[in-house]
Amino acid sequence: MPLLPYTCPTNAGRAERFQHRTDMNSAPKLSDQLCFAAYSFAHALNRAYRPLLEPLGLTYPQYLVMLVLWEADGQTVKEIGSRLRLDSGTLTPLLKRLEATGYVSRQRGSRDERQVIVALTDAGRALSEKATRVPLDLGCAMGAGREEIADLRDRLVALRDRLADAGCSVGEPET
Amino acid sequence: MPLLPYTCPTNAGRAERFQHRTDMNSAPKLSDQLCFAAYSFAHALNRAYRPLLEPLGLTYPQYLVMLVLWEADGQTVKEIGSRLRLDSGTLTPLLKRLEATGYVSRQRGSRDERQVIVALTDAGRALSEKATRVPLDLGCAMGAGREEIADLRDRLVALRDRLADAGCSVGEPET
DNA sequence: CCCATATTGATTGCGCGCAATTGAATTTCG
DNA sequence: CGAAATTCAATTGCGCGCAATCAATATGGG
Repeated sequence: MPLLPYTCPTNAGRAERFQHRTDMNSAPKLSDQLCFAAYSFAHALNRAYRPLLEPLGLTYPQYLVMLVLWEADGQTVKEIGSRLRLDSGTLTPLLKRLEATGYVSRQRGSRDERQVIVALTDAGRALSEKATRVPLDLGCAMGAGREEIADLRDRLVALRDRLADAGCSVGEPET
Repeated sequence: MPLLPYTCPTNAGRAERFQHRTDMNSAPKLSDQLCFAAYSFAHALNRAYRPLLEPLGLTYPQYLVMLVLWEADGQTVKEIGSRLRLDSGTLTPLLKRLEATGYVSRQRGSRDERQVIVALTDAGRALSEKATRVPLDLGCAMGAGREEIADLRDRLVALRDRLADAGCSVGEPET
């Protein structure tokens, strides 16, 4: 039994439903692909954020970590990673850079010596004020209404979660 | 005069339209942000593509380059970059890896010695067959209908292009 | 209590992405 | 024609992302 209702046991047979090009016999076209749209949109966002975050001394991923900590101070690397869907291989050096900049502190937990508690410094807390303006400027730049943005966000999150759940079964032979 | 109708000369005054959180005085929330949704969706796509492309010996950005070449063989680095919105700093090493794998050839143009023509090898052309299946499997994994995917794609592309156009003016002082 | 197992974060290696610079070839214009 | 400006690809440096591996700590069963 498939893990998902969306899994296609007979890919060849039902492929037409997901065919986004006119010529069935040629390679898929770049412009037709949702994947490339998402890929290039994400990079465009990163480029748009860069000049806004640079005065704050943050990169975009660092800004995401700060968002997480502004919501709840004093989280473990694991907790931050599960919120952002990043692992320690990405977070450890990133957090060290945030520590070097002076926005967070890192110390081993006393109850469990395996985990590292990441906490905001005064400078890190204070940064929250300046950062408030950032997403507003971006909203302006995109020129999309509040409800359109919310709708798009919800669709993306839904697809992301379905992809993540399906991830382990996609491409595997259907036993 | 602003370059765009979407530029906000008085950010503070019109900010409410782009406020996606209930508490106006606290930092923006991660879960409210379209930006994080796009960011995490793009990474989820990359993770989903990886096991499908690995048997073909491609990474996702390399797959995008192959898509471009399958559409039109024999393009310059500049042309490929403008389609994918990548620069030579990213493409040059990537193309060298594709050349090492044996999917493309790179040679200086005879008419203009500055440019490098990237062409498919026989192996690169042949790969198109196997790659046809990849986006179909992904469509299955996402479990979204043809029209929903097309709609989402168009919205993302529209926002991306608006962001790219606005990029140069966002965050600048309004003289 | 002791050992097998699991969890947590750090480390290494590789491939992007992008800013900034360089060098060579070409175009523009005086 | 020839100098200056422009274009194109390559290079360098840095910061992610992620797979794979490792060491230290915690936990549960015998």
